[in-house]
Amino acid sequence: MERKNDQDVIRKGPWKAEEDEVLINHVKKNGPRDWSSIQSKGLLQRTGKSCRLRWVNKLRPNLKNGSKFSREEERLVIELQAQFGNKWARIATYLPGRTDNDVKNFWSSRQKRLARLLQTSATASKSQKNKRGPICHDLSTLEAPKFSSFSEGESSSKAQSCSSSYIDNSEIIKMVPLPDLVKPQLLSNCETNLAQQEFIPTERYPWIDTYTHSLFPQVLQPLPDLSFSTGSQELLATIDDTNLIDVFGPLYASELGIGAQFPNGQAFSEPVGSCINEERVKTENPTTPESFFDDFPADMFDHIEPPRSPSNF
DNA sequence: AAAGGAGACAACCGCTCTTCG
DNA sequence: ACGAAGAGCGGTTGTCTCCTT
Repeated sequence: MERKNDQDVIRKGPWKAEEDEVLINHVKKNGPRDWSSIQSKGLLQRTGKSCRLRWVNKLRPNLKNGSKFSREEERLVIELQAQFGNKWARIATYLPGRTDNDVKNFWSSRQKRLARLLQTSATASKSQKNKRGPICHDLSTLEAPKFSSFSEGESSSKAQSCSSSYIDNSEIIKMVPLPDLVKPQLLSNCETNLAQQEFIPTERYPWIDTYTHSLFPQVLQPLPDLSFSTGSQELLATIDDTNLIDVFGPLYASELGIGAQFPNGQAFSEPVGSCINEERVKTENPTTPESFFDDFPADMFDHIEPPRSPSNF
């Protein structure tokens, strides 16, 4: 083998500050383009591809490097992912200062947590079946309802793109797209308001979150005000099955209706399972398409035991 | 204090799309 | 119209840090 000289060796791995400096200077002179010329001119022993990635993900101005996703950003990603699928670059355009890589990483982490939760819950339900009954009946067969908004030929790929790559193949668990749920006006809202980092007013679209969380159809809508009341905190402290809270943290706990409040300020203290009552959903949330529940197996909720009331904890 | 697990992040790889000669 | 090169995108992997046991 002929040994290449050092000039030809392509560097990989973490970037040094000097390399960043060279890259920044290149962009100052030429703009964010001609990436491959950086290598061909011998400025850096990096591929043009690598240079572009470095610029886009780390060096570009106005990036929110190092800061965690805010709750609003999280919810926006969740909703946009449901609408667009795994189009991270597109989703990132709705999140100022965030890159497609950021969004992708955030989503991956979230999927891992979800997968873990489902696994934990399934395990717990098996081991505790004889004690208190299942937490969620046979999670391995829990499949999201089908939506018809994807055009023919598009649905399969979209459905695939919405599924988690982190979930074991043996489990039929699909992330549910948010097809017609994010209405055009919603997205135009986003586009016009993002400059001010304004978030979608969920009270105007109460059905959004219901669908966003349709992976857990028994879960109530997440709530704008996610702070816990004193009573709720006490309640959380006494819950003996803390898997959900442990895994998902306060945000997800609140999404699960624990210690949360309705937008109108009404405290949520009803059993989680009660929200899956079809009639109730129809009457209390008339904007929810009935077909959502129609697509579930008729006996899907038969085995879900209503949670104990707080007084029984 | 040490080990292991989980989360966050950075970067690479392969594929597709776009542009240009 | 076609092919090559550049650019963009999504999936995946590796590494580091923090937390829990």
